[in-house]
Amino acid sequence: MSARENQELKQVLREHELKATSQRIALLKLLNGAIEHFDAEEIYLELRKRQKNVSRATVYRSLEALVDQKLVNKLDFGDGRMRYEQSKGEDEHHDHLICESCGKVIEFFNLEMEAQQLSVCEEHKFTPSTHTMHIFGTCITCHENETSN
Amino acid sequence: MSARENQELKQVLREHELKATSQRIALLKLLNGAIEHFDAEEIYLELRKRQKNVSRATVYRSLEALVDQKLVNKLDFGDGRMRYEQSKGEDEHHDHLICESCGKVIEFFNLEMEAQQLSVCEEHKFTPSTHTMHIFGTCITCHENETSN
DNA sequence: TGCGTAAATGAGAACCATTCTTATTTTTGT
DNA sequence: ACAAAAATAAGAATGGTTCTCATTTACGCA
Repeated sequence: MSARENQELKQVLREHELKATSQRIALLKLLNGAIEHFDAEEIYLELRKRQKNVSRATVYRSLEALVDQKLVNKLDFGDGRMRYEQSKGEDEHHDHLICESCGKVIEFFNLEMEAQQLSVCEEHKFTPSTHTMHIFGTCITCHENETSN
Repeated sequence: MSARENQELKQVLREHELKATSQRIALLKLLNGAIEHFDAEEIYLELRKRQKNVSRATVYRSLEALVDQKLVNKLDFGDGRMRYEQSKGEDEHHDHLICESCGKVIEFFNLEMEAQQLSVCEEHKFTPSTHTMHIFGTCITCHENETSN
């Protein structure tokens, strides 16, 4: 199963004009299907744990290359380090709810909100390229715990 | 005119349980009425230019105190340094359009968008505290320059 | 299938915004 | 004006990220 996945990821990298190094394949494999949003250090440690000898510099450089190719999204939750998530394609844009208690990240998409954004841009004669919408607060689990005390 | 402004700012600081040091007053005076969104280094340099002997550490600590008291807003445009703007009160919340060419920041407020955010939170049983909505792109001036070439 | 070249990597130094440390100075209530 | 508590200055330390350069790897081509 791993052999096939490797071949597929190799193909994906080549289609994006990226050399298919073992480090990049391992990185994509890690992000592939992961629900979590990892930071660079977590990725570095996880790859090492998996017997993959990789350097921090390569983690950063590979992530940058993958982000450029839109295979990976780079997220800024404002706490001083970037998070990375597998990109599912441009048509799968979403925004984030971020729990300030447990760090959980919930993805959401709201068409009306996207429409309002375009309308705001039009008003200001602004040509949008990307946007970030992060709502910070408390998820249901943490909220119950905090209010029950 | 400066004497009166000084007295007023002193009063504002005291009302927020902050000691009225000359550094904090100078900082507030700088932000007061400024359209721009300064980063800490710009504030540090500008205060020095104005004959105010202030240290970087104090700029950061004062800004933190002012942000805690909601006299100043701290903005994260995702480029590795924070920006600060005078806060006009909780009722004056706004979001930002950020020009990737010239760095200009345009403030906006859209009621419908805020409503959609609440609706998203409800859907996910999420209790919001704050949010950030930044739209990156090109302002009209830069857009005209770029497309005319 | 092996070679050469351009690109990627590893290890750690460098960078840069921010925070911390400690001795000194300032503010403020009395 | 005085003492105690808080704030400041200067620079060291921190932490995430980027850079440097010597070594290794990928891959088009013979």
